[in-house]
Amino acid sequence: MPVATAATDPAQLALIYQRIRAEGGRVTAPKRLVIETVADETDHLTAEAIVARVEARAPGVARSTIYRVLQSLADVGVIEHVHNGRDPAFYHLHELSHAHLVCTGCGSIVDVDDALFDEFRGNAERRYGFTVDVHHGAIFGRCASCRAHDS
Amino acid sequence: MPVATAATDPAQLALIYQRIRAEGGRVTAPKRLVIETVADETDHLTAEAIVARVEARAPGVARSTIYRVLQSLADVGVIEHVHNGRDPAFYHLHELSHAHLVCTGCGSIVDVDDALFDEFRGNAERRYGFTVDVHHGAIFGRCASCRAHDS
DNA sequence: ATTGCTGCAAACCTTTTGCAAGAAT
DNA sequence: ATTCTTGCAAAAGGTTTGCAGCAAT
Repeated sequence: MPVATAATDPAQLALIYQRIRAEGGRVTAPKRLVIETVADETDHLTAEAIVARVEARAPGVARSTIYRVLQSLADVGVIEHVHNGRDPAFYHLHELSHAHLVCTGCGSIVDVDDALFDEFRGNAERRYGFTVDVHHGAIFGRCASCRAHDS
Repeated sequence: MPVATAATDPAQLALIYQRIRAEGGRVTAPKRLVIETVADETDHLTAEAIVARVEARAPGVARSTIYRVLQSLADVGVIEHVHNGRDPAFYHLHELSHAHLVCTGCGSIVDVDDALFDEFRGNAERRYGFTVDVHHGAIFGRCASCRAHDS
């Protein structure tokens, strides 16, 4: 089922629009469409998937416009994109940010709790002065199911 | 200075060639060139950088050949590629495998010790049945220097 | 009235692929 | 003699860009 997100709430949308305007941006039809799409659907949407869903909602928005909207929304901090390295990046609302484990076997994605990284992040900070952002890139590995099918 | 690797040792190269043949592959000039390039240079070489270095060593190798060589060497386990999500993937010898922290500010790469991930990997295994491969994808964050320059 | 945003089309960049000739085993 | 590989050229896939007109503020 599509996850019901707080962002589908009109009040939340209004907040997002405010944030865009506060940064000097304008609230346009394509931006509304992209935001609604990303807020409504379960996450892990690629740019291409967003293009398709926006096209379904309101035909005529240029593909390049969606890429630009995606970029400008990311600049403003409304959405985030996650690189998984094997497929194109996927996007989700900033408020739904979380880390991802991506299976190199089947491509399945496991959403994980940030607490899992606490010690690791502390170590990286201490030993390398590096502040890790576990949301920005996917973590790779093999899921239980794929491992079971390994010879 | 270029890191002196065990793989620049002729004996190591011979072992690598053996491994290729053992898998039914053939040891060709382009493969030698790529292997030597990846073994000699400091790591974090992108495919493009490898193309350039191979061209410098011995002009005439097709770009597509290098991509194919890179893939076949990865299949055989001689080299590995790491996705960093923002730039193209980079390659290094399998024996030099390690995890990477990539700064989203300046793109600098910190090579990190696997021990850093021990607890995290244990958690992922236990809670999600997911075997994490920390070498396959880079971990993002901000380095100390970039953080210092943040407002 | 500004000037940010859009659509269109073309460009880009990295990587992949088809194919016939060439080379490693 | 096999059949794995190569070079060339073209294609593909995802994303970016130039530009002139349009629209949000």
